[in-house]
Amino acid sequence: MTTDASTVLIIEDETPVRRFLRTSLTAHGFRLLEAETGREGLTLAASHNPDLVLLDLGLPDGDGVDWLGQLREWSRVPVIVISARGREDDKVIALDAGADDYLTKPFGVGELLARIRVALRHAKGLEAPSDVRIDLPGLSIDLPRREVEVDGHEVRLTPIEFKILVLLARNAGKVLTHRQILAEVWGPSHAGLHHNVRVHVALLRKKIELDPTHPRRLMTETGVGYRLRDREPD
Amino acid sequence: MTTDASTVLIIEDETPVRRFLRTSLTAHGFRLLEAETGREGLTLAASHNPDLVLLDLGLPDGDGVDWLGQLREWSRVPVIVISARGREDDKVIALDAGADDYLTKPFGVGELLARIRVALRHAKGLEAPSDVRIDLPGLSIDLPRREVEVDGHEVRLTPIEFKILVLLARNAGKVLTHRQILAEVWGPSHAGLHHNVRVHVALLRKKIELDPTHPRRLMTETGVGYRLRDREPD
DNA sequence: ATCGAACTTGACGACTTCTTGATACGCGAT
DNA sequence: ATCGCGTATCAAGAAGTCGTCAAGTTCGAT
Repeated sequence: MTTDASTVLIIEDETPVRRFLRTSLTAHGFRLLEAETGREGLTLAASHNPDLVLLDLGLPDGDGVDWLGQLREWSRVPVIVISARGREDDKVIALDAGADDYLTKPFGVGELLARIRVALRHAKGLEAPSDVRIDLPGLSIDLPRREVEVDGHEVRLTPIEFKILVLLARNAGKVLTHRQILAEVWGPSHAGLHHNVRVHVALLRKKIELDPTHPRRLMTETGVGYRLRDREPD
Repeated sequence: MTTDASTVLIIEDETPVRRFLRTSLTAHGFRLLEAETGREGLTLAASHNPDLVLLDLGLPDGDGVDWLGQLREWSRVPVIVISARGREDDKVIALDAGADDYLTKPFGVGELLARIRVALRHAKGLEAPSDVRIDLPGLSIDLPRREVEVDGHEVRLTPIEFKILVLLARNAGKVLTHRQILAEVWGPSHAGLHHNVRVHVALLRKKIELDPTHPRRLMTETGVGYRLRDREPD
């Protein structure tokens, strides 16, 4: 297997910076995709599935962290944030939003390349099921579009319902405990929200089950958690 | 299973820096290991298997990059290098030697913690998929799916039954005492629950034995406890 | 300010799982 | 045989879990 050139998506509005990055990266054998806005960047990310994203925070169409958040809803591609903002808070926010690294302008090409190598090294280990969509019997999810189809027709899900469904679908067949669902959907600091999971699962079932009183997809494992079937029952 | 505190190994010779890190990290719920030399650090890493390593480059017994190289020969634990050297070359060398991140002193605690979170996030993905299933003659258990198959057909187990079976299966062939089963399944504070083990073993047998009155898998060791056969009897 | 969608919270019945105690069984020692 | 010990079985009730509804809250859009 030849080690194909990795594709890097640059999301950066300032033309000189972009040109500089383009020159440096192509010279080192990377294939490039370029976007000037967050929206454009997300679209490219969805369509071309790059191996790495370089994201500038100061974009014309909104804060880069917000775009990062959106990207992270469906993609685990390594993201290195490049920013003129050097404040510690900026870094913490971006890193917690899902960035894998944070470089403050100005930076050296050597360091950038080294950090790209680190990020790619990580990604290789993950061998992420680069999932733009998830397909299960009678159920398909388009992550970037946030669209869910059940038996052919589309279904509208609220943010929480969508998160729960994606989490279960990504682990289709496995049982996810209440604790896991809480942690992933509501974040690390969850107090007495146990009950919430049940309520939202019930709402979700109303939308994805033909007969919510007799679920055939989203099964409950009493005393443990929930499981989304990855194959038809016998 | 509670999400245990992560253990961080600090390899740093300067006492004040170490103390500073110790205070910051323990305050945020990390367990700590500390070493003043590279050799000591490697030993600790080998014996305690930390979740993350903070490595200073200026160590008394040789360059930190060399120690990093040695560590990388057998471990993939995330390593964040902390160094006073801010030169680009230093960063590139350390990152290419296997470091996952590089922080230049002085740095803020917030950024350090954020970068630790990033590193731990990465590590979680590539944890060794150890023992996802247990196979014994006529009996197979899929842990993440929580599925149990007996002679081909699936069997539904309650949480306690599942716990007991997994415990016995993990120690197939060995005898587990009542006390051990109680401790593992019901937790440390178990009073007069001795009888419970019997009841639940009986229930379990109904589900995994063809003839529960003459067990062929889940054997009673009178006066001691129970044992799950790891091979067919002759 | 008003409205609506989404989320949270509490209450209740239905259901599953667990515990408990009574009783029966098997087997070796007397 | 009979006793005693550890074990197995059963059924009833206790405890816990789940699904559902309805009322309340938050938040952004109008």
